[in-house]
Amino acid sequence: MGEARTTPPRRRPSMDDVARVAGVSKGSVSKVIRNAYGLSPAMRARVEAAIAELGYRPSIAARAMRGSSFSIGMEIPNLDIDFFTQIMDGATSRLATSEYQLIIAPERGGANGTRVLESLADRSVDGIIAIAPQVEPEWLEELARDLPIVLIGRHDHSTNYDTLTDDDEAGATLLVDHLLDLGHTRIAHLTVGNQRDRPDAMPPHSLRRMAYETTLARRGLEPFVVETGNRRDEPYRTAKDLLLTDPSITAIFAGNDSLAIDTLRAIAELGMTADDVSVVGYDDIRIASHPLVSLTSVTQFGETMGEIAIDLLLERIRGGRTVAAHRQVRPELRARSSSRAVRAGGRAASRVIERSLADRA
Amino acid sequence: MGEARTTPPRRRPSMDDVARVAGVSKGSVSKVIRNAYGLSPAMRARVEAAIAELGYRPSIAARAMRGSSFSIGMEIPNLDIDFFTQIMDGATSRLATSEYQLIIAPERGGANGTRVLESLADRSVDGIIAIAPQVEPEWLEELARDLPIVLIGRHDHSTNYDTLTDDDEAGATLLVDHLLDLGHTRIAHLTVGNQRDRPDAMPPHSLRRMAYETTLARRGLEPFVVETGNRRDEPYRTAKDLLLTDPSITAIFAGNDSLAIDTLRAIAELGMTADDVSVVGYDDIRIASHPLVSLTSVTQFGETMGEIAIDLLLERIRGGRTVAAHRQVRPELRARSSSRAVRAGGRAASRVIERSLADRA
DNA sequence: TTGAAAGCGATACCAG
DNA sequence: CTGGTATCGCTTTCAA
Repeated sequence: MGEARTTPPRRRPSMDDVARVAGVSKGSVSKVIRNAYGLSPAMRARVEAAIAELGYRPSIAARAMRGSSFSIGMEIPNLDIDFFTQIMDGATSRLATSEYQLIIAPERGGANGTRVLESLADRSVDGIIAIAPQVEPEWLEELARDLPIVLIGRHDHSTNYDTLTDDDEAGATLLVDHLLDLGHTRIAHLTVGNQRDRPDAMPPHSLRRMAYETTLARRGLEPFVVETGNRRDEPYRTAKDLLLTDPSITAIFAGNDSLAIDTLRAIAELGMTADDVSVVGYDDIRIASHPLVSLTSVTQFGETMGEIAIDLLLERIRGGRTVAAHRQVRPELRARSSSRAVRAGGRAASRVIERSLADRA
Repeated sequence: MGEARTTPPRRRPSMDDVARVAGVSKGSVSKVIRNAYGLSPAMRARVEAAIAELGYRPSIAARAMRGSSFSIGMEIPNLDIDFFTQIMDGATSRLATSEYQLIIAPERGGANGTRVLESLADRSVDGIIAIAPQVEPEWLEELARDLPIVLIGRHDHSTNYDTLTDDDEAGATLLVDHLLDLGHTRIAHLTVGNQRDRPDAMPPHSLRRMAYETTLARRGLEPFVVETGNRRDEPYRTAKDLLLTDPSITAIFAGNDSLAIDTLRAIAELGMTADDVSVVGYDDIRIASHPLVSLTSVTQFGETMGEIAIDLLLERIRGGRTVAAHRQVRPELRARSSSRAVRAGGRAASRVIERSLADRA
């Protein structure tokens, strides 16, 4: 006795159901949910009542076929870099009050930015935010002919897509000047070596590197650039090697905070401190301001960037803007205790280093 | 002279176009892209040639209306907590080789987990990963009747959705025992106070707290629980107050690493170190192992959890599993230098504290 | 202002 | 194994 079967499979109510219950046409229901012009208050009331009664929610998939998908794609190089998730955070917080949602597509240090962006386009997203994707400007220009795109980081001179950057040269100059002011003369630059990046795409790290070289040259100092890869602990190893190889270096300008954090790890593990080697980074990620880390950096306001990117997209999607916008954020120095005045006697802790060198043999 | 107009608007090729070019029916094209049974090699070859020729890519929106949307929804409490983005990282890396993509829906410390999950369902996602959402078990049970769901964190006894947890009691016990072994007897517990959580939903922080109380009680020690909110610097303030209020406390068990990091900030800013107050956290976020932080924690393998969650989902989506799975990860202690043997004379740095107290007046 | 009907681009069933 | 056709749930003309 009793009902052994499970409840019958319920179907989500469709627009047809709403129309039937309200005794109106599908078209009118559509107008109501889109808040479109040309319908009487009475009609709106009836429809809204039916919607409430049925608990109707429109299918985004169906809407996407004709109109908007209410989703925005975000290409992101990597999810374990705090700066990137900060941008994501800003973007989602800006979307929180809208019907839009974010589809994330990590590039995974990987080959094909093209493929990633295409897969977003396949989902008929209403717009794309791309954080320094590995794609040709021409290709992006083409894609942007029928899809709003905001490129974050690269300083492309695009005509179809928007760009959002910070003034990387200014930022890097702030940092190098800061180190020079502290009396450093042997300043190394740790950066990512990426053969895939075309020089004319003006990726951030190239600009920072150029500014570094220029600023040093202006004071007649020799640049010392070290490139590293982006596999898990490659930056750490490179930093360690750098420190062991050249004891004359008293300061390291890391191309971003992630590299800087790894550099600080190397320094700490060699038994050194900021008194021995100063470190500055770029991005001002969240942990940088923690007293135990206290990393000098330059902020480009990651979360704000995420918000601006959304705003730029919505201007095109809702506002109908068609001319490309190129927004630039002014970076600000955040001087902290990872950078200190150069010490008279040079580096200490040479015992540690020698021990370390012995270990390697 | 010359063409002033822009190139004509190109339409994405549709399945009809492919069928036409290949000289076959739409249905056959569909079979090819779905890798379905029952078509000759010759047919496949023709179709694939046409696909390549046209650069055809199926529309996900259209596919979503009949079959699969190839997207997975991820409800996440907050994007600025490293542990959560670690899970996300694991999930996306598992999806990297598939056609699936992640749609993220942050709950934003917010009211309505229900609304967030519904908005994912509206997008006809093929499955949902929900990280400790603020929803009633019954409601989730209902939603899970026609949508694969993996709940991370909460230890619900569900019949329709899967759960993925770590053994929070075991983890917390590891930590408290660790502190006891170091000789601490005045151990406070800093946790989040969330009225919205129903006790029978067994959220992680409740279990950790219970284990903390039990373990102390077993040694005849008094528990000391402090609750804090999740607004920006609330945890930091609470930790500072705690330190200033009760100088007898020599160790703090923070309910997660985010709270622990904030506690370390408070400690550092009060001029104290791990010699004065030991701190342990939970989750083992990435920065915890950095030598400058060196936070003792318990790992529940965040990235792995993200991967497992995807696997569970795919088992249901592709494999057709229908019975609920309840997977539990065994947590492991990561003892580091933020926790140290209790000092004979109790806390030092009392001068600093007194100064701080004076400042507050 | 409202309703009817034609698509959007795929999937799935049913003949042949 | 292949082709034709109904269908998914919505948007968008076009008449009335």
